[in-house]
Amino acid sequence: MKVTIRDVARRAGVGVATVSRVLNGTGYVKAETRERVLAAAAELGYVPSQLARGLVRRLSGTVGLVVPDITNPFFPLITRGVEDAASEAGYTVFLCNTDNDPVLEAQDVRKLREHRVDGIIFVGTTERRELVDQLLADDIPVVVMDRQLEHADVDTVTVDNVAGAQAACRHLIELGHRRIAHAAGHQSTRTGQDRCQGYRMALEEADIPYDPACVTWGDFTFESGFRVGQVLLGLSPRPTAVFAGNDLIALGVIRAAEEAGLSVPDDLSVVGFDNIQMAALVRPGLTTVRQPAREMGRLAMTMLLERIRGEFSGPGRRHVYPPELIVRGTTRRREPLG
Amino acid sequence: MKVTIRDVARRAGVGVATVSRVLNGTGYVKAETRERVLAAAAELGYVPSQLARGLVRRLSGTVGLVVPDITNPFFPLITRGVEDAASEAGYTVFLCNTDNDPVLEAQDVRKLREHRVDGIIFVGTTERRELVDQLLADDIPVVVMDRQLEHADVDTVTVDNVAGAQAACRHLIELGHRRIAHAAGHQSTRTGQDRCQGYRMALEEADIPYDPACVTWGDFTFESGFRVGQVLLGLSPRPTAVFAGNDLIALGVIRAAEEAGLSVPDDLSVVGFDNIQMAALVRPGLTTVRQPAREMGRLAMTMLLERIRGEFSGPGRRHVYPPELIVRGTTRRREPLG
DNA sequence: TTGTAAGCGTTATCAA
DNA sequence: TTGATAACGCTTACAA
Repeated sequence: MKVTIRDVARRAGVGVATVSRVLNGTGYVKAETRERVLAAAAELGYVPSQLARGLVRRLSGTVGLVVPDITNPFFPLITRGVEDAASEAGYTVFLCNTDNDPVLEAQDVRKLREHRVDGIIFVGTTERRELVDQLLADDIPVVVMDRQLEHADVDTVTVDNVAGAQAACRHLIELGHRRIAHAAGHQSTRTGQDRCQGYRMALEEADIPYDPACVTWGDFTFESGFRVGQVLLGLSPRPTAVFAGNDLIALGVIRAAEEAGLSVPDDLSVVGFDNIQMAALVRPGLTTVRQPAREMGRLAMTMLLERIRGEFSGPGRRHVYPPELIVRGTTRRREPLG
Repeated sequence: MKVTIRDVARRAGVGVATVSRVLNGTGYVKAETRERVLAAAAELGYVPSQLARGLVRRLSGTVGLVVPDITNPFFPLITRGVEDAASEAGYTVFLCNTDNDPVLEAQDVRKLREHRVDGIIFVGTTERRELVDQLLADDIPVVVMDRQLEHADVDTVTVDNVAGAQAACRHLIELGHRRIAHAAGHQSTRTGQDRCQGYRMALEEADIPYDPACVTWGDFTFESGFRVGQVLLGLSPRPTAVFAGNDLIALGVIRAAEEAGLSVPDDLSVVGFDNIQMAALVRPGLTTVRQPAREMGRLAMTMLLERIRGEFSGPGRRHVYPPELIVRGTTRRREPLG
């Protein structure tokens, strides 16, 4: 790690500026000189320093990706999409886990700023305006995913949660279910709220009266789904179907049903949201609403790059993907009352 | 992003060196001056540049984490462990996905070097000596996980794959199984080989003759497990138990069994390896061998830091974790032949 | 076409 | 205790 541009220049018998030019493809360089420089660089095993480069160019070639917890199966896919687009563009990504803790999040952002990231993608994380405002004030573009930050100047990429929830519930209704519960995720998140709203809209559409007892919430985890499931299944009359705030919750509800001696889908239909890998591998397969996570990650990174490069500088763009209902084995027609 | 140490110095009415001292806690500074500097920095919203700092200190405060595919459920846990230890130490981590492609891997490493990472953790990725040798030659410490790179100067953290496989197969044998197949992962990886060896050792121990037909391999995916499962179940006599190279393979084998009209565990017992989250959520729960992935990630990062800081500089350390058999629902006593 | 030199923002050495 | 000032490795006018 000791060979610098100066070494290359000396070896090639040229000035450092020339080396810089050929390595960056900027300005005119005689073909022969170019060859000589390239050869010298190769022989010396020269690896240019992005630290030095970033210092003068004021661009580090890095971006930050902030997620609550990479261990939650929904985030790796998004991460991968971001990574894909980033590496194609020659960018490298810093990964940060916040555990949804505002303090940790602030620390992470601070670190990212110290490293002079060219932009930050927040996914499924707290919607704190101040943090984002500061970033924007310093010309660090921000893209938000899986959360609806109502900020004039940040791009967001999300899925239409209302429509997705609605599609899920309509599916249940078409199967003859009328007593449909909602095992919701965090109601403090826009995502959680929207999915709840889609649920209510679908019921209303079908003239099914809304029963507040049928909606219980926790967070977006299996454990929470299990607990909420127990509550919901204790209702009387017992719901014949549950729309869950996400797949992990759905799996928890299913577990609660099993432990209560209920069969899914015979006694209870369940629909999730996200379509994580597990949804397809579990038996019976989980009926769910798919969001194209990897593609969404890729788009987020692409939009961020446009901002970084100044190719786009208008007001915040909202890209919302259409969700897609995937019917598998956890939903079935409601048997006429026996 | 424009306020520099000079601005802070001016504002506090001191020289830049003093600001640097208080910010880094190096050297003597009068308490009063310190306060003034801190205040100035806060008022200005000063964020020191790690690029500039790294340039002079020759330490970037970053490390690279190279995994095949973060989308594979085994890696997020390790990643999280690495992250945990990294952020505690004030380090930030670059994440790279190689898809096990040597070309991509080389590119990723190149990028990491350009960013002057202070060290790199490779997990479950190709065992290419040259790459590592170059890194080491330039004093960039390396830790390897989930692969056994027989390199004198790199630390490795792994689980005892032989012992784990052995424990899994012993469990099967104790349950009365004699015809046990192995749905192996990549045999080009040390991990795959070791698990196969543990399998053979367990058989030998129990005086069960080794039948090459009972061992088939592919890669470490669900799809591969499914295909391999089909092959294994076509054998005659049909195996009554399968030890899979990892959990994803195990799930694939189970799927193949189901499609063949076989019940797990009634007709076929299956054991996996890794204990990914899915193993506990699937029904019946997957019997498997646990490796403490998050903890392993944390240790890897800790060891890397020791090297970076020069707290340790001896020959490569090999830390191998003891595996732990977790018995769930996919294994059961072999019924006496009917 | 190519080289010289002035930064980029910090740290660290050396005087004061 | 503190302040100049010389690196750190690279890009980019500005000259030649």
